[in-house]
This record gives sequence, structure tokens and C-alpha cells, in this order.
Amino acid sequence: MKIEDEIKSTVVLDLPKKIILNIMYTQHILSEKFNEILKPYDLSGEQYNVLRILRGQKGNPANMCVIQERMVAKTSNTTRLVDKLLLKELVTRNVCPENRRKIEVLITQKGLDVLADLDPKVNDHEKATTAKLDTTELEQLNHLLEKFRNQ
Amino acid sequence: MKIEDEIKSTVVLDLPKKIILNIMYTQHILSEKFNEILKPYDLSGEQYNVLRILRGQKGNPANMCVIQERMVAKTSNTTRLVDKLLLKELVTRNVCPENRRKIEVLITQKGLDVLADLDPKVNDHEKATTAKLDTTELEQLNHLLEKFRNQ
DNA sequence: TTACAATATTTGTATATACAAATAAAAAAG
DNA sequence: CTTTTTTATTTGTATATACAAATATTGTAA
Repeated sequence: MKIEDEIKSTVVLDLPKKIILNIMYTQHILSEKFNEILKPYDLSGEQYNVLRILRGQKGNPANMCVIQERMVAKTSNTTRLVDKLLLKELVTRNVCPENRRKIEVLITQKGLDVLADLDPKVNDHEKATTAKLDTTELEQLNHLLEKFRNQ
Repeated sequence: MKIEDEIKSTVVLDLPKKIILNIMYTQHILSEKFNEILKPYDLSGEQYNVLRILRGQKGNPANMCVIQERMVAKTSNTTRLVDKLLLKELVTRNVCPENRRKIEVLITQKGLDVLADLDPKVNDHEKATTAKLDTTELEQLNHLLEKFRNQ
């Protein structure tokens, strides 16, 4: 469906407005679908994002600010996200001995197990979501989004 | 910048993952920029969205459910958004006399004035944001996003 | 070495999001 | 005409987002 129909617009939209609405709307649909996958695991999209970053550290602890700069939504409140993961025992957190301002966050085995369980479901979902476009179109979309952002 | 660099990914991302992250990240950047424009007006993006929908009604009142189905983020809580706009006297709300389950929401002159003041700023921002792409590329991006969504 | 600046994180507050449950009115069914 | 179902909205709760202010530690300069 075209974006004008999705939002039942009563006025004509110019191309810049249409593009922006299209990106906003598509993202919203995407995260809604993704949240459905995460729901049985009692994880929010941002909590999942933190877990993925920690797994990517391959055993090295990550500071709060390292997590923050790697997040998709960089204005998220990392402290409170880590708090929630801590309660579920998916991460550990300790004060860094060399610099007591810093916090070392590590994913636990339980956290790794949850991610391993989610991996095939997430991959299937990502493949299904992008199935309407062929490889050329996906690369084109990727390129256009990056060009769009880079100013 | 490429999406892998924006999120400083330590692992290789396949094309579907990259596209999805790219959309999520681009949307996030977009709404951050847009919120900056709205901030002096003490409006959130969603509150602005509601005002735009009400102006599009051209004098006809809109019910809560009409507003909801026209919003970009359809899971927003329309009641509470309208509450905030009511406090700022940007809208009025009255029970519909024909069907007392329904609420008639109307934009006030003050609300229209705020939008009129914002219009040129929003248009300039939208033009500037999309300036990196020419018309053909914008139409391509639009088409790819709609094809991506339609499954 | 005391004062000041920079860095890393936490806390507070307001708003927004997601979703379930509650409420109320209208429409349909018996 | 009462009961049930549907529709429209509101309220409650938990989490997330945005951003400013507070706190604590480290680094630097007079």
C-alpha cells in the first residue's frame, strides 16, 4: 500500500514529505513485528540490542558509553536498560578496577543462551521481511538510505 | 557513513540485517532532527502529527479512532495526546451529540496559527533532509520502501 | 596539592509507547 | 424489553525515550 493510503492522507504530499513519512512508517511496522518475536522472551527491542552488542564483545566487557555509541537508538538510557537485563540475570555489571568511573558490563551464559535461541527466529524474520526485494533492490535501498543520511 | 560504522559493528552483517538496521537508524536520526524543530513550540512529534491530521479535516471534527488510524505510529495513545493538546488550547474536544461514545476533536485557531508558523520551517527541513538525492532517487527510494513493506 | 575541568555514569522528570483491562453507550439478538 | 455483543474511548501499568541535573572519579594546571 502507498504511504498516502496507509495514513489515509486528506492532503497531497510532496516527494520529500512522502519519503520521510515512508521511512518513519516503515520503521514503525518493522519494530512492531520485531517486538512480537521478542515478546515471549520478555525482552524489548533495545534490551535485545544491548545483548547483541555485548555478545559482539566476545568476552571483553563493555562500558556504558561503549554500549551507548553502538546502539541504534543512541539516546536510550543505557543504565536503566542494563538494570533490567541484570534483574533477568542476562548480564553482569562491575565497577572497572582501573577506572572506577567506568562500569564493565558482560553477557552471561544465560544471556548467550537466550540469544542463541532467538538467532534462527530473528534470521527467519529478517529474511521473510526482506523477501519482497531481490538482492539488487536490497543493495539499492541500502545505498539510497546511506546517501540520504549522509549530509 | 555506512550503517556498520554508525553502530560500530564488530560482526559482519548480512544484507537483510543491514537493510533493517539502516531503516531503523535512519528513522531515529530523522525524528531526532524533527524534534529539534518542534522543541521551541513545546510539541512532540506525535502531538504535531495529531495537529496535522486535525487541520486536514478542514473544519470537520475527528473522532479518536479516526485520528488513530491516520497516525504514523498507530499504537500511540490518542486520548493522552489530545489531553496534552487540550491543555495548550490547540484543540477542543466534545462528546458527539449523535453518538455519545464518540469524541469530536477540532483544531483551534491557536492550533492553526502554530502549524502556520511551523509550515515553512518544516518544509525547509524536509527539503534540506532530502537534498542529497535527486528526484529519480527519491522516487526510487519511495518505491523500494513501499515494495519492501507490501507483503 | 588544591582548584578546576573533563569524563563516566546515575538519577529525576516529563512524555511516549505498548498493551491489557475497564467503562460506557449503541446496536443486535432473543 | 431485557440480554448480549460490538464499538469508542479511557485508565492502569510497565517500559522506553529525551534531556537536564547531580554525583563521583580522574586528569590537568596554577
